[in-house]
Amino acid sequence: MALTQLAVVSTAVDILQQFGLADLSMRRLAKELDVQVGALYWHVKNKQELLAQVAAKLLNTPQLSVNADDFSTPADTILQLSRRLYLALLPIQDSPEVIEVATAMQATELSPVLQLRELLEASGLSAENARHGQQLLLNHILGSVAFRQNLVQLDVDAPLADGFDWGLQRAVAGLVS
Amino acid sequence: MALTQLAVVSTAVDILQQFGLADLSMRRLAKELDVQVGALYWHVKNKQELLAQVAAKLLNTPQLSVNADDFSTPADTILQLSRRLYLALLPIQDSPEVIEVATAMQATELSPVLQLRELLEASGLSAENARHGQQLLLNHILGSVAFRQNLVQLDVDAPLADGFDWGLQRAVAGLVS
DNA sequence: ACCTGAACACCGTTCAAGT
DNA sequence: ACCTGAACACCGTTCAAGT
Repeated sequence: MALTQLAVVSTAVDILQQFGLADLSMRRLAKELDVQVGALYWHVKNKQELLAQVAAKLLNTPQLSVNADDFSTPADTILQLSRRLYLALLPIQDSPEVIEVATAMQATELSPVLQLRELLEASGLSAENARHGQQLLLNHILGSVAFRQNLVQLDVDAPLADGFDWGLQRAVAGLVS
Repeated sequence: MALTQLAVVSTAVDILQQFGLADLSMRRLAKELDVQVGALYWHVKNKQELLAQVAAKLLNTPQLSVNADDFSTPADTILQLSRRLYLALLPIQDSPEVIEVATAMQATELSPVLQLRELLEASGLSAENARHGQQLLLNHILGSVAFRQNLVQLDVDAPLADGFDWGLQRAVAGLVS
């Protein structure tokens, strides 16, 4: 396999899924690709940019989009998209950190996050308030995933009712009403 | 100054405030205290525990508590406490990460976070739902602080209306109503 | 009891030099 | 154009040995 940017990012995703962010080092990545560390820097600018591309690969998938026509109300569509995001990120170790790096750099577009804002605007919010609502929902999704993943790490047996969905419903109720 | 646990934690807080989490390494901390790295491990178990104590020192201050009697409604009291937390954490570089470590270990009690739950319960929520509401608000506070701090880092001039307060109001409205 | 010295096993990033 | 080899300046943690 030729060492391309795609190969670097894909292997990074693999390491993240299997071992978590702590094991996703440039050196470990190089080893996995049978290449010297410096070689990676020909294909990615630095680790931050790599993580942003990893985040994009995780989120920019058709699995993570909703069709507004499939739901009765805009609020329902927002709920469904939020739940899909939560459930998609939950099994990926340290995914919240990775997504935060990507949104912080705003170098890459994360389409489900964009869709969240569009749905809020479609439900009657101003462009500005839709942005703020997007922030509230994203904060809750990422924060809840991080909290849940920390519980697993501490061997606390995770209850099904982890409060994400209840909080989500109250937040959406507060946003569109 | 004798090397005590208090001295170690206090110096850690200083480094965090002045230079951020990236500079708060055990080695840097040892240098600041004119001591070898290994000496620190006599006073703190590891870096995680140190960060938890740093978080406690940051949050367990009388500045960050509210008197419910000072406000007309429970919702107002919750809003005020949330705003105080946000404003207190904002000037401290990378404070959300530090608080997250502390809450993840749940080794130390962070009193403003506890008070948030108490206020939610006082406003009529069940014990369980108060916990979930606490989670929603904490997610929004920490997420908004992290987002704002990332903007500063990228030299984007921060607008006064950063959306924290609007999102907070909608969340609280959704929670207690 | 408390600290030093030194090691172990790592990091991200850069860059001359090779092909 | 793409990669190697090697360096630079760091990490957290442990532990025999000193006082």
